[in-house]
Amino acid sequence: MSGDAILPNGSADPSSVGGRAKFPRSSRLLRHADFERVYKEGRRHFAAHMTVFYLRRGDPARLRVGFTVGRGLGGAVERNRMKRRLREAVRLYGVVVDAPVDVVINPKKSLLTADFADLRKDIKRAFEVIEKSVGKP
RNA sequence: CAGCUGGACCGGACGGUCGCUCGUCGCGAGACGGGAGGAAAGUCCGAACUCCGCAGAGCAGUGUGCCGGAUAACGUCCGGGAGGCCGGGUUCAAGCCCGGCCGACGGAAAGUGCCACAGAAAACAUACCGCCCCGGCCGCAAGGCCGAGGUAAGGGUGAAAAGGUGCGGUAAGAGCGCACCGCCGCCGCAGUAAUGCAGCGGGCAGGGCAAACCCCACACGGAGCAAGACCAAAUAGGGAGGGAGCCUCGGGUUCGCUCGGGGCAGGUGCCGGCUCGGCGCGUCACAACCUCCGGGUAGGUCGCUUGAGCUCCGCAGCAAUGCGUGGCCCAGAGGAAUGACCGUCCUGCGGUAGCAAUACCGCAGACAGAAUUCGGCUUACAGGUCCGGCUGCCAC
RNA sequence: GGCGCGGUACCCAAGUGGUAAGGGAGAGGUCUGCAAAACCUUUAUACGUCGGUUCGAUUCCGACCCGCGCCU
Repeated sequence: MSGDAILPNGSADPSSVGGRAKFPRSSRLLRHADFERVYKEGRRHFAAHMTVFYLRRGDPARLRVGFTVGRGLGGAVERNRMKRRLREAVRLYGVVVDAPVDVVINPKKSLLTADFADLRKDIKRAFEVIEKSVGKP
């Protein structure tokens, strides 16, 4: 447990520089075709509670993140919870990667019961890896 | 008070910081407000709505099936009645009475089919063992054997074998006779009806299965919001027109045109500001190319949430429910919002301290997530509240 | 979200209101120097779960559970 995880009364995390971390719809990956392209042409990064696919894109210089939670991972309640926890973790990390990258995160079943701080560390590490491998082509 | 059981309901509360989504306001930054369930689930029924189909009727098919009511409708709900199970009381017994629970329950004297095994016999009933009588033979006798009959009480088989109980009766028996119960027919009374009750007559017709085919009555067109409507890129393809002249003679004509002969003109696309030039095509026809039109994919918009709506009170009704007045607006996403973290409290369990009330610490708080919308059914569900029934214990 | 199919042994798979085929695999044997192939013999185990109808249900009816497909 590093000290920078969560402060007692829920104030902003150091990693989310600049105050309020948001995660609007424009930063989300929503189109079926986009998902397909990332799966087909993208690279992969494996973490404890998830698998991350990512692909450098052309023109619009924005990071976009999408989530896929399949039927095998549980009922609607559990799948919704996984998606919400992931979204919250990505939001709190802050969408600071500047490269035009599409990212798709596939959770594993352990994500449901994992500690939220661990989850945030997984996300942080994954985005660092992405930045390193894609940031300077 | 405890256990079992039937029904109704709640299913954590309040607050803080950050975020998501919809609405309203605002030029904008943003502000304010709304934001999962009783099952949102399974998709098992019924509707609304939309498109397609359709003269009418019938057949086929599917579903429903005691009676009455409720409802937009239903396979749902409410009330009632046959029937079944359990407990208690009563009777010699069958049975009857009381209470509780269950309750897919039309027709088997319209027809067809199926009832394995066992059993003598399983559906125009039969007679294996047995019981009884008569005749003959044997035997001192008890009785035995053979033959002709009577019988459906008893045994045995089976899920099921020509009503049940009791008394009488008989050679033995049998509705053979009687009483009660059951059954069939007729009639009466009560009830809207299912049905119940009473009377009279008949000793008694008759197996089961229709969640087998079927018959009868009633209902039903098919698909589903990924329905459907509108806008509409790129690419490919479709249609129409231009490209694709003028004059004259003759023939045909539905008077729009068309066919044939002769003469004249030299066109058009791209490159380019224009000319020259180059390249391609064309000169009577399926050209290149240009313009327009329609279908339609990706994508977008609508459908999309005010509705057989919720609720207070009053009235009608046993009830389901209906009527009236007033009040309320209560999620609308679309790779799919309703979340993350924290604090205080609540409930349960465990531990520590304490005689105890209690205090502190730790853990836990179910089933489950709207997807066009309603009415039901079914299934899942920690814990808790209220009302009723039965049993046991204690107190009065 | 809506609609439609199917669950029979370890696997494939027929079937019907009373007894559940068959094949492969497995086991044992023959053959062989040893195996494979071939041939012979063979055991045990199964009707997804729970109710209902029926004397009797894998079969008929209903409700659940699981798997698959189509519409985009």
